[in-house]
Amino acid sequence: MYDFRAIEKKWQDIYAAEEPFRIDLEGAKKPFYNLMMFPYPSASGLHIGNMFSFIGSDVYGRYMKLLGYDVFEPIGFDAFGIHSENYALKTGRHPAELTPESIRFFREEQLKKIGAIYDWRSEVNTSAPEYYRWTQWIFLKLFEAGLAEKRESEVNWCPSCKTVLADEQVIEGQCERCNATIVKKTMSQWFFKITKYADRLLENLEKIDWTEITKNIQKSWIGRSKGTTISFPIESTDEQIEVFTTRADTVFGVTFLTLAPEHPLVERIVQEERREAYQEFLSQVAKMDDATRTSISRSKTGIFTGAYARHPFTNEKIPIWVGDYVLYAYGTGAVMGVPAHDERDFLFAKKYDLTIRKVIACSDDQLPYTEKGEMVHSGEYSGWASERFISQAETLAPFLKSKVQYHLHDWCLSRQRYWGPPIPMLYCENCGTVPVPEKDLPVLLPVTDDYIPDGSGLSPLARHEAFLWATCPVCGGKARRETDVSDNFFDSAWYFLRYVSPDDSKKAFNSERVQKWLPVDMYVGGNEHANLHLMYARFITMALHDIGLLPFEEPFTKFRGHGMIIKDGQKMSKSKGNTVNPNDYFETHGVDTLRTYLMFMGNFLEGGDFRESGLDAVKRFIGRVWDLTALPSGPSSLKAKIKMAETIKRVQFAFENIKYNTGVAALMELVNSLQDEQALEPSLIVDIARLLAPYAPFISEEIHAMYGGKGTILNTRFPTGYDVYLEQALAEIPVQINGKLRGKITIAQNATQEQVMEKVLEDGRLTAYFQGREVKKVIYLQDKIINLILGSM
RNA sequence: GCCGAGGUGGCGGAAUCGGCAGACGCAACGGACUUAAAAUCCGUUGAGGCGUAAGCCUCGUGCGGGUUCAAUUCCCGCCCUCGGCACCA
Repeated sequence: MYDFRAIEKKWQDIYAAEEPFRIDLEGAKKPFYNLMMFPYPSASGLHIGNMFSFIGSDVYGRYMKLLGYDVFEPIGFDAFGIHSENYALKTGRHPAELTPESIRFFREEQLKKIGAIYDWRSEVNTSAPEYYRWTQWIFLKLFEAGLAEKRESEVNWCPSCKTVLADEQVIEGQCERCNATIVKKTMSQWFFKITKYADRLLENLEKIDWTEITKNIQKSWIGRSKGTTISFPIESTDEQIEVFTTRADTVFGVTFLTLAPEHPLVERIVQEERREAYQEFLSQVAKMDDATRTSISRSKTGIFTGAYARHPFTNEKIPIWVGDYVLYAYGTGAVMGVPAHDERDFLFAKKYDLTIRKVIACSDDQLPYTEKGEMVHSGEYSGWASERFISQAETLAPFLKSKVQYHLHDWCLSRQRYWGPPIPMLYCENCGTVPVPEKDLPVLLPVTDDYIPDGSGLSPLARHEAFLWATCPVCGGKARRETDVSDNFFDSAWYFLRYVSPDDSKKAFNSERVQKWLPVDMYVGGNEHANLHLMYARFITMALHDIGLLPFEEPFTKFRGHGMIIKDGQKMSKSKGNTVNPNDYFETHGVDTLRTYLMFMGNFLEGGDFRESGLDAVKRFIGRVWDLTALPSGPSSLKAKIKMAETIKRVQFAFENIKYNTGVAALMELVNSLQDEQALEPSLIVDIARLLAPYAPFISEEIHAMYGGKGTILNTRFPTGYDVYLEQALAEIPVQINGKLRGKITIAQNATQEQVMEKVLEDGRLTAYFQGREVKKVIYLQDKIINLILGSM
């Protein structure tokens, strides 16, 4: 009986004492950087989803180590941010006190026990001044490069977290962390200009080996849309209204223009007799929250300004309206109304009785007709195809200009919270906005009990007099500090750079080591971060590259987004009470069993269904592996060696393609087929342990040591040399008659069609099928299949 | 609405380049061991049908067509589920 408790403890202790996975960051010969998304420490511990992710990543790292790579597998803690702070607020304990406790539990009671090949010397903690000093430094670098800017704009405010959030952190109008409904506020905030990189962020996706799903999520978030801007002169002023459209071909169908209610132009053009109605309309719109305003089903309302524009092609008078369905933040904040060929414009025109003019050929009952087609009633362009007009638009008239529009917005970085790195900026009465000099970093987060956010729009740090006032480094006068802290996602946007130089007090990261180890060779994590962490990390890397601090622009050469795990067919949640605590299983089933089961449960990239009955099955499997060591030592049968050769291929395929479940299945098959062996060579048993080592570290180490192996099994090599037995295997060839499987023959490999046919003809059951019929055609694939096509009766 | 991924036994899931569908595991059933149970081990297990039996036949990968000697895999048209985006002009 395999005593997993004793043996796992033994190897956990050896890993802790001997640190066999420490990496020589300077001297490693075959560097391989294997990264996993580091966790947010919270007092509840790592949940099973984190474990699933980390183990899936570690399996890959262990496999690469068996292939002889110097695998650098660091781990750390994303310890700043709303996640940790909200937990602290809920429990009434100070985050500075709670966070180290959580980290200790994660590290000592969880991560050190799972047999992962972490190099603990590289641990980072984003809330440590030694780390966030460099987060602030990177902010300054971006500021110098003109990529950080404080500006007033409409931002997302979470009334429950009492802070602003970035667009990416608002999910369907709700806060990503607490699900509270977001409201729009106009505030002055720090932004990173990620939109300057929109095109490169999009184009580079073609060059990186990432899961398609992840790339697709980023693509649609960036939301590149090519179109045209068209200028309409406003009557009796010298101002213009510029609209953005992807359908310039419908320009002759414009019968009105609509401006967003917030558009500053409205104020200037609204006619006196309409002003009161406009004010009334504006206050109606202001009352709506964003979710209501942008709800697709809501009926569109608007109001006429009393002003007119001139159609740039026809000089026709066009009424200017204000409509709540036009968003100020997208495009130019103004649209041309083409009711015949746009769903919304059509509804709007019907409601307010505006002219509908057909300019794309279609029948009247098809309106609104939104397909492209042949242009009609379009002056000299009548008869043109939509595509032709759109692609040539810019060359047709001076008031048409090509424009590319993005969904991606600049990254709002400010947070009116306590638990984060203070943004290192000063406001001096004489000199204005001044960056904190590098030598004064870090701007320390003050230790205070007065840290609860008040919803005033200012961080709690604004209440902290000792923090607030500083000396202006330019004029020596009095300066006020920026009191907002930066977004948690900024901390994690560069942590993979810090891992290679965790103790460097002179630099954020060491260039030689960056050169040697980065970009990351393999990154594993959840797709929920596709638009958040993964997008931000790409942006920061690109920016640092342009500043000249990094030699590459993409941080993660290969990324695999894993699936979600559910429990007994249902989503796990605290409210349902069906969460899984991984530590429970360390005791009842063992780490090896838990790891192997998590990988066996389903396709790692698609997720899986956690069931205790499956865990029991894997425990039995681990027991059967152990029982192999009880067999007498002696020559293995040819059958066993052939099976071993096949298994090695299948297991290797599974690792390479992240189909871990099929690798476990292949090993189970192997162990099942060895059950009736009389004896096995020790080398074969150790080779089985090598195949198993990425999944189940401890039993593998123990078997390796039992047969005299020194050090960790991962320093030996992935099994080879069994292919010779494969050649001796017989081929089993399915025999089809008229495409239907009718039997099988067994024959030496590489047999000719004649040899196979000879065997077929010896088999009375097969020949019975073609009594009295000629074999018209034979399709034979060597060692694969034979198909006999018979003539008719 | 648009974009993407997927749909395979009672269940989780396999099938690498168009070539034996259902590997591996769960559950279920039958058996061995046991005073009994648990644990463990062995066997059966897609559906329907034929046969005393060895065995055999038909159907079967969301639905409907097609290409092919051969389709879970390729093509066309639908349905459904999940993920992303969404009054985006």
